[in-house]
Amino acid sequence: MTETRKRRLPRKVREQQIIDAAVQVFSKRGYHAASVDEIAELAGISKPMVYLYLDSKEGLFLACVHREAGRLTEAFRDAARGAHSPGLRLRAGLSAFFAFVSDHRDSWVVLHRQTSAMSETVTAEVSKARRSVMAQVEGLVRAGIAESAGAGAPELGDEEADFVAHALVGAADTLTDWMESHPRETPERVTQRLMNMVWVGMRNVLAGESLEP
Amino acid sequence: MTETRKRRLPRKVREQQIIDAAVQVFSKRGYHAASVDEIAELAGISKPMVYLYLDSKEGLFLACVHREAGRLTEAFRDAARGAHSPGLRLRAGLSAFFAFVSDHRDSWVVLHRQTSAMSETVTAEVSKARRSVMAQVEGLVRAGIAESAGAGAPELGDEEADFVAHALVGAADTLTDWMESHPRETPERVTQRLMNMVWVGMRNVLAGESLEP
Amino acid sequence: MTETRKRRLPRKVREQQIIDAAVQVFSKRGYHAASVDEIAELAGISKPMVYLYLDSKEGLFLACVHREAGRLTEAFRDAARGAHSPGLRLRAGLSAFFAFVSDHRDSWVVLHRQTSAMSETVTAEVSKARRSVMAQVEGLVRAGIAESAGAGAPELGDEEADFVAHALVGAADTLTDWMESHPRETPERVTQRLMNMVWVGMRNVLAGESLEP
Amino acid sequence: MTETRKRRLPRKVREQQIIDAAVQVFSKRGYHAASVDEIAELAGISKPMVYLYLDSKEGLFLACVHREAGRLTEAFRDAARGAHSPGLRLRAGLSAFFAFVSDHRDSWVVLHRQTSAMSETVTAEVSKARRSVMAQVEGLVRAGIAESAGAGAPELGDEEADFVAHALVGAADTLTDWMESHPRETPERVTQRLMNMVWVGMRNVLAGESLEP
DNA sequence: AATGAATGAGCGTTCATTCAT
DNA sequence: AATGAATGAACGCTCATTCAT
Repeated sequence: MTETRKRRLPRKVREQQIIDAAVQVFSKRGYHAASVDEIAELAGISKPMVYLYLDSKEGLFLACVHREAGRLTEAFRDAARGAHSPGLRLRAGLSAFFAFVSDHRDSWVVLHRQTSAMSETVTAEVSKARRSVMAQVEGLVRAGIAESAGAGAPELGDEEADFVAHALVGAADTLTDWMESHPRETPERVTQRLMNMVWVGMRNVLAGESLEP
Repeated sequence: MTETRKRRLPRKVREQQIIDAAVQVFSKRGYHAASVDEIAELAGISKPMVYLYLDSKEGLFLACVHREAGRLTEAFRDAARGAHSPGLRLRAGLSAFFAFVSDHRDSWVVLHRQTSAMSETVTAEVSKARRSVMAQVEGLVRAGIAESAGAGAPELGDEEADFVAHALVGAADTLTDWMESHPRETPERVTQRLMNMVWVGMRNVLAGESLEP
Repeated sequence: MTETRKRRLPRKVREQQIIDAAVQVFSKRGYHAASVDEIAELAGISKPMVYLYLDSKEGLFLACVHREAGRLTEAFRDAARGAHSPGLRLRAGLSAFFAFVSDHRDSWVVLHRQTSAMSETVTAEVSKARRSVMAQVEGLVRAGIAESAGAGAPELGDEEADFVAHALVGAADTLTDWMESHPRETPERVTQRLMNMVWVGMRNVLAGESLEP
Repeated sequence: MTETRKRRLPRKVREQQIIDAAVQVFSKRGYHAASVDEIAELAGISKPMVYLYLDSKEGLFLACVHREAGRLTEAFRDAARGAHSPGLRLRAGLSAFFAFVSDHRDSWVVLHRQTSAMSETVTAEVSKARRSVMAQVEGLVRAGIAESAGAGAPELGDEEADFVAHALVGAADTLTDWMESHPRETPERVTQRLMNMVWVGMRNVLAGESLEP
C-alpha cells in the first residue's frame, strides 16, 4: 500500500500537520530540548515552512497548547452531552478526562508538564490555557458533588473545589505514567479505581468532616 | 596523605556547593535550559571545577537527583522515628513528604518534574532514584492501611498500593503548585485535607469495594 | 494585438511600481538588509512577479540605479535647457543637482551610498552608472569655469575637473544629511553657500595657484 | 621567517585583533553583509571568542566605531600638538584628517559610510561618535578661519562653521575614493588641492559675501 | 586546587529563489 | 498575468566541553 505523500498542500492542512508533529516532539523532548528541525522533519517539510506558518518556536508551542486545550475542552463537552443528569456528568467527565490524558499522552504532557522557562507572554498564555482546563475539572467536581450530596448539601467553597480539582488532575497525571508500566490497566479501570479512592473522601471534604490524626 | 595547608575549600565542601547551585538552576530553568555557566557562577567557582568534580552536565544532574532523593528518604526516616506506632507512621510520613515538597521546591522539581531527554544510562539512574522515592511512599501507604484495617485485613496487593502511592504523589505534586497561589495554606492543612479526601477511599480500594458508576 | 480586456496592469507599469518600491526599500535598509519580500509587499504584488520582471535582487538593484541615474541626467538636461549661456549652466546644473539630491533622497542614496559587496558584473555596471553621473557634474564644472575664466583661460586638465567634481559631489552628499537637521535650509540656500565657498577656489585650482602652507 | 602564531593570548590582545579584523570586514562588506564568521576567521580565532569578548555583532561594530573615532581624535590631537599657533592648526589638522582618511580607509568607511539600519541604541551611539568627529573638524575650521581673518573678524556663526565642516568631510570622503583610481596622488597633494579650492571661499562664507548668480 | 582561553557543534531564524498551478 | 507553497543555504548566537597554565 503505497502512500503517495502530497507535495503541495493548502496552508490549513500543513499547519495541522506541523502542529501534530510539534506536539509529539515537544512532549517527547520538552520545550527546550525540542528542535524545530526535528519537528519539521517529522512533519515532512522544511524548516522555513514552520516559521512561515507558526512564526517562531514559541508560536509553535502556543499553537500546540491552544489546540490541545481546545480538544480537551471538546472532550469534556462531548462527555457532558451524553450524560443528561448532572450527577452522571461528573463520572462521564472524569472518565473522558482520563481517557483523554491516556489516549493523548503527548497532548497532555504538552498541556500540563512543560515547566521550562519561556518568554513571559508565552508563559502567561500557557498558564491561561491550563487554568481553563483546571476550571473545567473544577466545574465537574462541583456539579457532581452538589448533586450527589442531595438537597440540603452545604455549598462547596471555591477553595475546596479547587483543591479537589488539583488533586485529581495531579493524580491523573502521575497515574498515566504508572499505566505505562502496567500494560493490563485501561483508562476505564484506572478511572474506576481513582473514583473509588476519592469519591467518598470528596464528600467528606465537602461535609467539612475530618479524621483524627 | 594529610590534608593540611589547604585554604581552598576541600573537595567535599565544594562539591556540595556546586550541587546546591545546580539544584536551584535545574529547578528554575529545567535540565536543558540550565547552563553550566550559570551553575558555576552561582556556586562561585569557575567552570572547569564543575567538570573536575562532577564530570559532565548529566553527572551534575545525577548528583542532584541522588542527593535530593537521599534527603527525602531521610525526611521519611526522621518522621518515622518520631512515630512509634505503625499507624502514626503513615500520617507522619505523608506530612513529612508534604513538608519536604513544599519546603524544598527546587529539590522536588528536580526529583520529579524534569522530563527532558537525557542519555539512556542517566535516564535509567534517575528513574531508579525516583522509583525509590515512590517505593517509600508505597511502604507508608501499605503499612498505614494495614494497621488501620485491623487484624483481619486482606493483604493489600502490590498493584493497589502502587496505585495509591502514585495517586498521592501526583496529587501532592500538583497541590504544591496550588499552594503557591493560596498563601494562607500550610503543608499541614493540605496534608489534612488530602488525608480527608483519600483516607476512606484508600480503604475502599483495599477492600475491593467499588461504587456503581 | 489590441490591448483590451486587461485588468491586470501591463508589464511596463508594474515594472515601474516595483522599482518605485525597491528604491524606497534599498534606500531605507541598504542593499543587504533590504528584503525582496518587503519590496514585493510595498509594490502590492507577489514575489514571483518581482523575479519574473527583474530576474533577481541584483537585477532589481541595477534597475533602480539605472532609472535613478537617468532621472538625474534628465534633471541636468532640463536645467541646462533653461540656461542658454554656458556660464549659467554651471549654477543651474549644480542647483538642479542639489534639488534632486534633496528632493529624491532615496534615489540619491541608492545611486551613491550603497557600498555593499555585490557580484562583480553588477558592481561594474553600478560603477559605470555612477561614473556617468560624476561625468556630468564634471562637464558642468569644466564648462562653467571655462566660461567664467574668459577667453585666455588655460585648459582645465581632466584630473583637475575630476577632482573638483568629486569634491562637489561628496560635499553635496554630506550636506544633504546636514540639511535634514537644519529644517530651515533649502536646496537653494545650500547651493548658494557651497558656491560661495568653492567658486573662487575652483578658479584657483584652474589657475594652478596654490596657497603657501 | 616563520611566524609562530600564538595560540593563547590575553584578552586585551585578542580583543584588539578581533576589532582589527572587524574593521576590515565591516568596511569591505558593510554592516549587514559582514558575517561574524568571516571576522572570526580573519582574526584567526573561532566565533565564540568574538561573542565572549564583544557580546554581539552590534557590540562588535560599536567597538570598531569607538576605537576608530578615538584614533582619529588622537590624530587630530597629535597634529595640533606640533602646530603651536592657531593658524597652523587648521592646516595641520586638516592634513592629519586627510592622512587618516586615506591611510585608514577601513576605519573611515566604518566611521562615516555605514548607513544601514541598526538597532536604535547602536544608531544613537554611532551618531554620537560621528558627531564628535564632525565637531573636531568644525573646531579646526572655526579656529583657522578666525585667526586668518585677523583681529576685526566677524564671529563665525555655528551654522556656518558646521556647514563648512560638513562640506569638507564630505569632499574628503569622496576624494578618498577618487585617490584610489589616481595612484599618483598622495594625501598631501589632495589636501593641498582641496585647501586651494576652499580656502578663499571659506573666508567668503565667513565674510557673508556672496557671488551673484 | 583553580582558572582564563578556546572551540565544535548545534539551534532559532531569515532570505533569495523556484515550482506548480 | 499572477500567486501560494516550498526550500537550500546561510547567519547570529549559545553551550557543553577541554586545554594550558
